[in-house]
Amino acid sequence: MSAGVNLKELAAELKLSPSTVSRALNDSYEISEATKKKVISMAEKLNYQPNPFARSLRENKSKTIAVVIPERISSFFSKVVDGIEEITQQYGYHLLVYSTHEDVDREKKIVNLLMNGRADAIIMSVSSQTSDISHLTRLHERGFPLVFFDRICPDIPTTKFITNDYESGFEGTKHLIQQGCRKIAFLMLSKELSITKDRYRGYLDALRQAGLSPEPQLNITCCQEEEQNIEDIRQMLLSPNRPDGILSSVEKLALATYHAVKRTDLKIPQDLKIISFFSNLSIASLLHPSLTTITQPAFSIGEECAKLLMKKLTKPRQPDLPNQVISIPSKITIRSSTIAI
Amino acid sequence: MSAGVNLKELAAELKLSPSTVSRALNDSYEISEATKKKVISMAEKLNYQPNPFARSLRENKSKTIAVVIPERISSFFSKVVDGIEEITQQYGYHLLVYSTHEDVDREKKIVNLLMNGRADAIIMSVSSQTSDISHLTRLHERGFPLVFFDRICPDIPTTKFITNDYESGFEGTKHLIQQGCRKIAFLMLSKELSITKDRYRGYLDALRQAGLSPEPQLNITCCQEEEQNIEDIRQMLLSPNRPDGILSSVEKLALATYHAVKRTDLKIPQDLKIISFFSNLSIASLLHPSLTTITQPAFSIGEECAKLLMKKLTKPRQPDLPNQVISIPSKITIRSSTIAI
DNA sequence: ATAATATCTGCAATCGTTTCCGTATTTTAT
DNA sequence: ATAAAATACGGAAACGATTGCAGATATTAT
Repeated sequence: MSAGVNLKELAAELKLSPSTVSRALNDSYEISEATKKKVISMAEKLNYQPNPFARSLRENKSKTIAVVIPERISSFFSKVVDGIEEITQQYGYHLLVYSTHEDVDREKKIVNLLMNGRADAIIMSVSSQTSDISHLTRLHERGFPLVFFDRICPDIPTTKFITNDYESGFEGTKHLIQQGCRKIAFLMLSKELSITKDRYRGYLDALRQAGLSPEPQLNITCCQEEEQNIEDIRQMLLSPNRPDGILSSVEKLALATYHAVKRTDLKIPQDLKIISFFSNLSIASLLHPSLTTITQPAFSIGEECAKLLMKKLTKPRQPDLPNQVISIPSKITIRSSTIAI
Repeated sequence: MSAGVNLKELAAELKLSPSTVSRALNDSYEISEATKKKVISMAEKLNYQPNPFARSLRENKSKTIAVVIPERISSFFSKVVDGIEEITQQYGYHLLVYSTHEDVDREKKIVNLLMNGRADAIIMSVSSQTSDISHLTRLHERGFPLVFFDRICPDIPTTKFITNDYESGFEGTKHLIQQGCRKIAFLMLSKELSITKDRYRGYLDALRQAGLSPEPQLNITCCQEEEQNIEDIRQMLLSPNRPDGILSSVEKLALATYHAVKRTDLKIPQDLKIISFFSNLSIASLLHPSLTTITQPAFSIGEECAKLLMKKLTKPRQPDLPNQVISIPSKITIRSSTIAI
């Protein structure tokens, strides 16, 4: 199939033993410079490519990282994966990318498949459905290197990378209040999610600090159907108790809100102000009116995950991944959607 | 590392030989039902997971497909990969995903890395810089299964999946003409790209049919810097010879156009109509005004690529991938950006 | 009763590397 | 001059699975 020669054939061609050739190619001190040169040039001439599986079998590592994300069509997750690839590629590592489609059953299948060692580590963000995390604890307890980002499992003692969710939720809400909002809704993906909880705490504290009280009917949990989300939001906007501000903790719900508003007589920002966690900056400024955003450092998060793993996997005797949460701050960009009139 | 037992240990536990256990697990006719049952239940109990590298080494296949795309932050490519994953995952295949970032040098590195057999096949869309395709012909000549989609290499005799680029370019242009446009600009990624050529032919033929003549200064080729693209488009819009219609053959240039228009006094669709190849439908209808789109069947394209490959790779003696171009039609959705006033 | 066949299982080679040994030759030390 | 150490290489075992071949037992046929 793949036409190249193998080590034995290369050795035969050179009239050397496979072990010598292997050592020469791996720049072993046991081999003279002269033969190293010969071996290398012949290897190039015959286009020798070491078989990755033989090597993986022998070395018990695959030079592969698995990345598990909830969805691919998302500028946030795409940028994180770009950041991961930027680093891992420098180390010659490959990336297996899996999407759970926000489905915890698929997540479990994927994680269980990965237990056989096909990848040397996993970088993941859990699905919005994930509440039972036994598949993940099992993985971690077996000593499998596991790093979380964004949607993390706080109970699993490993390294997690997030943005400053609490502060961002707090500041975002505070901004709405400063712009005159008094009834602020909170849009989320799922109550179970770590990011939801942290951002919600920030939201609550900001309300409290301003002497406002949270109202349960101003919390909307997202479902998988975009149309359903739009309708749910529209219903809220049409209710007598409608909000005058919205903090969306997810990009897709901000878009759903714009759709919902189009179906009402309300105007942003006159009747309703909105701020959202949002990664697609080019789009944010094109929305009408342009959207005030909390931008997570997606690319950096990916890079940091990968840097940590590369250190652990490529240096000889590294300690376990420390149990800590590393936060990289988001940036709030104020645009028209929250301007006080 | 990964705690599981291996075949030998499992066999020892069962007081059987590794070969019997292997056969039992692979449901060989040579093994009695009784022992099969025993083996399987013990395998589950000890959580036996076959080592993928040992198996790959032996069988000379990896159950892995490599997907090479020009960029990750793109709803089109994300959907294609989703489509691929939908199929491959049913067959137990894994996906290595690489982004070239529209850089032909990175593309070459990736392709060369893949030649060692880490993946059983490649599904790819070439970078906008790719004109020398020697790295790809070499791969194909070695018998490596290779499938192209969207941005294809016409000269490599393998199967390619595209949308009806010519017709879509033709129909899109015709639509603009019907809405009253007389000076229609064409926005593209690179002149070398197969999709550019086909869509451009459609554009030219539609102009010709309407008795309009193409003007070279109304063609804009995209660069990698978004800001530069916006400025280039703005310059065109400010020129005395400015277009009254735009056919954008790429999503990102439609967005750049919206940005550029915001920096002028022009109004869409009054002063300028625009239609674009575009995959992010949710965004298209939120743009202001909403964007008339030519939507490629991204998910289906991914599925079809994967179905073809799965057939070739999992059935015993399959022929080579036939040299043909399979076209799956796009769909034009008319929105406000091309409405005649 | 003996041969032939069917049924089940084990031995050992194989895939392509890496690496622990061992060994032959050369260099350095005493 | 002889021992010790350094240098350069080859042989063979491993990694963990699959599978051709052969052997053992049980069943059936003659």
